[in-house]
Amino acid sequence: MKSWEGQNKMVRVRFAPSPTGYLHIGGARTALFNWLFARHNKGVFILRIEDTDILRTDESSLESILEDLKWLGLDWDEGPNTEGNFGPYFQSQRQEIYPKYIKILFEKGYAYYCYCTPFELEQRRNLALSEHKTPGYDGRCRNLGSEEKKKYEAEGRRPAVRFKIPDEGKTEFRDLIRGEVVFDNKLLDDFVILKSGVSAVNSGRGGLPTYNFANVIDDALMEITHVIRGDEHISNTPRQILLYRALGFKEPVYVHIPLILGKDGSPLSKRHGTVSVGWYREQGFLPEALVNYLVLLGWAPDGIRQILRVEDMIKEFIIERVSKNPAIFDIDKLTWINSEYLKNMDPDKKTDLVIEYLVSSGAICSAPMSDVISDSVSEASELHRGAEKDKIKEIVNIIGDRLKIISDIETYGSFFFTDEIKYDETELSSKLSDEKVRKGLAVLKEKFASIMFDHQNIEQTVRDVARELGLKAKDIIHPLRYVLTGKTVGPSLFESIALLGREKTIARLKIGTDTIF
RNA sequence: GGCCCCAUGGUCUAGCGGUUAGGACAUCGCCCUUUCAAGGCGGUAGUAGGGGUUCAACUCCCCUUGGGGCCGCCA
Repeated sequence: MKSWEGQNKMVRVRFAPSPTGYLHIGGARTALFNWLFARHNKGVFILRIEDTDILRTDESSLESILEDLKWLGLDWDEGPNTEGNFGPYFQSQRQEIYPKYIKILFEKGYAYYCYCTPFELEQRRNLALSEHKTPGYDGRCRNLGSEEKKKYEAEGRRPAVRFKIPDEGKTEFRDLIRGEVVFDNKLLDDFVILKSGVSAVNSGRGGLPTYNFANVIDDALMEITHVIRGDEHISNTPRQILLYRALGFKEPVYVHIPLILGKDGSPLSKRHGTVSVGWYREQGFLPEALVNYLVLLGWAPDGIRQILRVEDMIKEFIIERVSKNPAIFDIDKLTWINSEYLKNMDPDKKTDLVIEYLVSSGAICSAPMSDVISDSVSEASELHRGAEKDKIKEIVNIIGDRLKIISDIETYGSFFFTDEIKYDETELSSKLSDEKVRKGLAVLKEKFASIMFDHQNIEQTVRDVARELGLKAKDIIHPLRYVLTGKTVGPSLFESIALLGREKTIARLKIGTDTIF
C-alpha cells in the first residue's frame, strides 16, 4: 500500500499559499475546501507558507493572508503562530531539510546536474514552440562525462539539479473527484528540483528547491494525507508522484478542485475587477456570507438549500461531491446571500458593523472630540456614543432590507451623516418645476416648525398639504425626498424626516428650494 | 504543437437508464406601495453537436466542437 488511502489514518490537509500578494478568492475557496474536509473528518488543517522565492515574498502580504483566513473563520491547527510537531511551517525556514533528499535522489540515480543556462533553455523552448514541438527539456545533461562537466565548471556555470523521469511506463493516480488520471512518462521532461542561482537575475535564489520539489518533501514530512488544490496542478501531479516514489514516501490522495473563472470564462484575475478577500471585507460583505457563497461554487449538499451554516457544511461536506466543472464568480448571488444573512442579523450587531464601516470610510468620527481631552469627560463620551449608536440603530432599522451589503449604508443613509447634500441641477429643477409643489414645500417648511415632530404627524402634515393644494401625495413626496436627501431612493420618507430632525429638515428645505429660485 | 481536465437555462447547481429535467441568483410581468428594496404570485430560459449501446438515454461509450490547464531554475 503506497498511499494513505484506506489506512484509517488521521486526515491531515494543508493550505500552502505563497506570500506574494493578497488572499485571492480562488485561494480562499481552496483553503475553505481543505478546512471543511479536515473538520468533517475530524482531521488536521495545516497552514504552510511557501516563501522560497524570497524575491517575491513580502511581509505585508503574509499578514493580510493570515488576517483574511482568520476573518473567514478558517482556523488552522498547525502553522504560523500555532503549535505543531511538523514545523517549521515556513518553507524559508526549512532549507536545511531539502539537501538530504537531493542527496538521496543522487544516490539512487534519480538526479543529475544540469549546466544549461536559463538563457539557453529559453532559446530552445522558443525554438521548439515555433516549430510546434513539445517545448520540454531534452535531457542533454543526463549523461555528461566528467570532461564536459569540468569544461562547464571552468566556464563558470553553476549547475541546477534535475530529476530523472523514467523513460518508460505511465504514471497514474486516482483523484477523488475525477477518478483515474494517467500520464505517459515519455511526455514528462526532467524538471529542475534545485535551482542553481547562476545569473545575476537569480542571485539570492541559488540552491533553493523548486516548488515541485519542496512541495513534495514538505507534504511528505508533514504527513499530508490528502492534497486538495486547484485544477491547474493536475499536470504537475505525475512529476510529484514520481518524486514520492523515488524517495519511498507514501503518496497522498489527490483532489483537484475546479478553478473559479471570471465572467468571460477565463480564470478569475485582477482584470475581472476585485478578487482579493480583503476587498469584500472592506465593502461590508460578511465572512459567513462569503464562505457560504464560495462553498456553493462547486459544491451543493442537495441542490436545494442555498443558505448553509458552517456547522452544516462541516457535517455534510463530502468532497467527492465537489463538481468537476469550473465555476464563474457571480457577485450578484454573493450579494443576495449576504442580504439573507443581513436580514436575519441581530440589530445591534448590524449597527456595530455599520458604525465600523462609517468610521473607516470617514463618514463619522470614531469618538466624540471630548474623548481625547481628559478622562473625566470620557464617561460622558460613552453616553454620547451610546446615544449615537441608538440613532444609527434607528437609521439601520428604517433602511431595513435595503442594506444588502454594509456599504449600502452610503446609498441609503448618507444624508443622515452629512449636511452637504449634492443636488443634480436638472433633477432638482424638474422636481420643482410645478408651482404647486414649490408652494407645498414652502408651506411644509412653515408647518414643520410647529408640529409634533414624529413620523405620524409628519406624514399627516405632508398628506394634508398635498390635498389642500390639489396634489397627489406622491407628487409632493418625491420632490420633498429629493430636497431633503439629494436622492430619489431611500427608506421610508416620513421616518427619515423624523430621524433627521426638525432643524435639519427645515434647513434643507430652505437650502434646497433657495437653490432653484 | 503535445498531453491533461471539463461540458444541464445568462450564472451556481440537483439528477446518478424510464422525471411534465428540480432548486437558487439574475431577468421579465403583475400585486403591494411615497421612491428603492423586501415580500407575494406568475413568466421567459437548459441537457453543445453527431454517432453508437439499450425496449428506453441528460445519465453509459466514441468522435467533433467549445472552454480551461500544464509543458518555467514562478508557486
